[in-house]
Amino acid sequence: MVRKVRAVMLKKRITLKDIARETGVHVSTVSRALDPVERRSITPEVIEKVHGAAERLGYRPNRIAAGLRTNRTMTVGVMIPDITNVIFPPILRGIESVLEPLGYASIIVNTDSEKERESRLVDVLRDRGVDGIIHAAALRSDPSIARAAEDGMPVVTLNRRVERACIPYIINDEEGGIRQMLSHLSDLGHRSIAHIAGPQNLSTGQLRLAAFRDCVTSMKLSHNERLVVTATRFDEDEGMRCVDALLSSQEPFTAILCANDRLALGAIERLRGRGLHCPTDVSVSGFNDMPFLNLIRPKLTTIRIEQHSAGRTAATLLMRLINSNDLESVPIETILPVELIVRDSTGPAKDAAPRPTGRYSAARHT
Amino acid sequence: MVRKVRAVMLKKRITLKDIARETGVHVSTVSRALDPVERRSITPEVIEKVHGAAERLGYRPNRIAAGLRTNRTMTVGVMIPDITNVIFPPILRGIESVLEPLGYASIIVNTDSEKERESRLVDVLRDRGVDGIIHAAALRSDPSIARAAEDGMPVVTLNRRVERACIPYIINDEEGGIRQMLSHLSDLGHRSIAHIAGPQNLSTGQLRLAAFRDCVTSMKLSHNERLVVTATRFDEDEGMRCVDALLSSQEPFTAILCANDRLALGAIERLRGRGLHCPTDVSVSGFNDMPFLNLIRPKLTTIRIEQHSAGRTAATLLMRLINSNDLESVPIETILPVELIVRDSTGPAKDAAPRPTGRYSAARHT
DNA sequence: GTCAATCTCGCAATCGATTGCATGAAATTT
DNA sequence: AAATTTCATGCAATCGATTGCGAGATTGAC
Repeated sequence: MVRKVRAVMLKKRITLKDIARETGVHVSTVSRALDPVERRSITPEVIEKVHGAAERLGYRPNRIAAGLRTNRTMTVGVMIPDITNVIFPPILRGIESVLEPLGYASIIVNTDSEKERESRLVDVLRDRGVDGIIHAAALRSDPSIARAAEDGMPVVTLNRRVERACIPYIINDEEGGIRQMLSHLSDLGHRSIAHIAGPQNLSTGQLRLAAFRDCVTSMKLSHNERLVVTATRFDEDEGMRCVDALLSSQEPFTAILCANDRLALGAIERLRGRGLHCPTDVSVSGFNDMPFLNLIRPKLTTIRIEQHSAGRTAATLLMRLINSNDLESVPIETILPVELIVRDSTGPAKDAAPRPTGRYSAARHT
Repeated sequence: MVRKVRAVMLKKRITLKDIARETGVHVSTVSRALDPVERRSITPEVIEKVHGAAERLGYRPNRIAAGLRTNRTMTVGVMIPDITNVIFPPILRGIESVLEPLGYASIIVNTDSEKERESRLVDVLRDRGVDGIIHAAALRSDPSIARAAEDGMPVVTLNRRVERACIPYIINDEEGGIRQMLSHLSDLGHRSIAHIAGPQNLSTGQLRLAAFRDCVTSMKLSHNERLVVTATRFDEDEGMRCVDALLSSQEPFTAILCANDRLALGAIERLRGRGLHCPTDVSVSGFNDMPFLNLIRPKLTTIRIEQHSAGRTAATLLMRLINSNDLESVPIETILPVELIVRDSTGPAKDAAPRPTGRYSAARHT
């Protein structure tokens, strides 16, 4: 059955003018009486009268009009690659948790990690007069956001830093995470550790790979570039493909450190398909600690990133940029701590040599 | 290390007035020359000149100012319970896929299914002058959104319908989904089927329970109210608790139809903890087909809801409400089809009912 | 009791774009 | 050629709130 909607007349909006007429004072007085700051210079009884009338008439301030005059919309733009990626919703809730109490709303846009889409969206946000932008889209090179910042738009970036630009950035301690994971694996006796790296056009992919290389050498693990394969996307399919590549390279390894959880899940799945059990045959680790990981077997050992607090931090910094009279106080760099979460996907190296200088463990595959 | 941000002067914005000065025509002419509709009544050479100047100066229209005059912000509000719930991001992308090409942006708010928060957020959206609201927050009774609709605000609801209000709603074919699942289970030989129902203050929870009761009787399965337990939240913990309740009731059953996937996942987990294997001992089914289900063992048999297209549909209807001159054409009710996805968590009914403790031997119901 | 300082509030401009109406010129008709 | 229509553009009001400035009114000081 299909019923119809009837047309409805929009109810007239109550404005300052209505309150002014009602109370007999001028609209500017009404405006001041309603403004918690300007209120100081208004007689208590006028304030009383105005508030009474406002209440009675159901006055709601028109933010659009105020925004036109003050050039502030109380709106911020939030750019992310893709909201369906589970790591972003907690970030958004974190952002919201500081913005909403302050009366700010956010406009969220998905860039899909496409360069031109991203720069078009920056313009969309600017056209809408957002007071600032939180940029969590992971594309590394990005002229449009830098230009916006140069033009005076308050901007902070999350998980990424724009080179040569003076834009505050919040990043997670990627390197620390990689190091913790490597020493965890090392403690379990692993010496030949493979890495499934993330896309290199994303900063997380790049940072984690660089950290992997650094730590492997500084920890005196066997460093073999053939144990590094790079995924083109952060997803399970790529995790599978990279495992195939690792196995067919014939290089022996006893563990795979993956650049994120989804790669790790794909890797484990494919290992299983090839008759290799995790963690008995190969240990696999992830990164991010995304939701639902506790439901997937084996439970993944990973690095937890506090997405919610990253969002909070980004929003807090942006507020300081927007409202603070001394911008000098806003730190350019903020590094958030990460945490090693040991679960079931990592275990003792199967053929680990008793001494680090021993021979490599034998390959079990093929 | 902590470097500092330097203060930056906001670059002056180019306005219609600047273009008018540059081209020597009046600002109203500039406005018309730039408006694709009004453009008809302007000389081609003036249009040329104006567009040239606009291009050269880098003019970007001020939507705030336009919005004040036209009373349209090209913004819609989207209300959801919680963005971290994986079913909502696809809905949002669906909405965005319709809205963005039309020049609309959306403000997303999370209600956390709290009544007063929800009604406060309706006000927030109205204050911001959104042109319409898509309401996907599942609280069943809700005066504030109905009031907004009465005041002339275009509103559509998703996954829920506001009683007694003339608000177009989009729902999924919950009953059809339940029926499909029940006949699937019935085909597998199950006759005693338990139901873990969702929270009854959410419409999905309520609708699915009602459908379960209807279908069970109409399909002549054994109807036993003691095989129905109600969860207080849609999560794994509640799924576990409900399984405990079912098992301790001593009622025999061979399958559990759960009101959503998370309840099902919790149920399977707890069954396993009690020594019952899914699907060998008990079949379990979910609802929603949320992401990552393919990574969790056993792969869950469920009902797929097309979240993305639900979002698209909602947005399309809202656009019709906002822009159509005859609102009569907007259907009040839209029911979207669902699809049975058979995977590994359902199998042939075992002759014996589950016996967690082995203390009783259950007869099979007919 | 006069003058200055202070306080409260109104006036009017302003933010930038839109739009009904008016005007003068060009095009068309008679 | 005069009259009328059409057309392109300018004028000015408007949306609703904010805010610098100034006018009265009130208070206080000497």
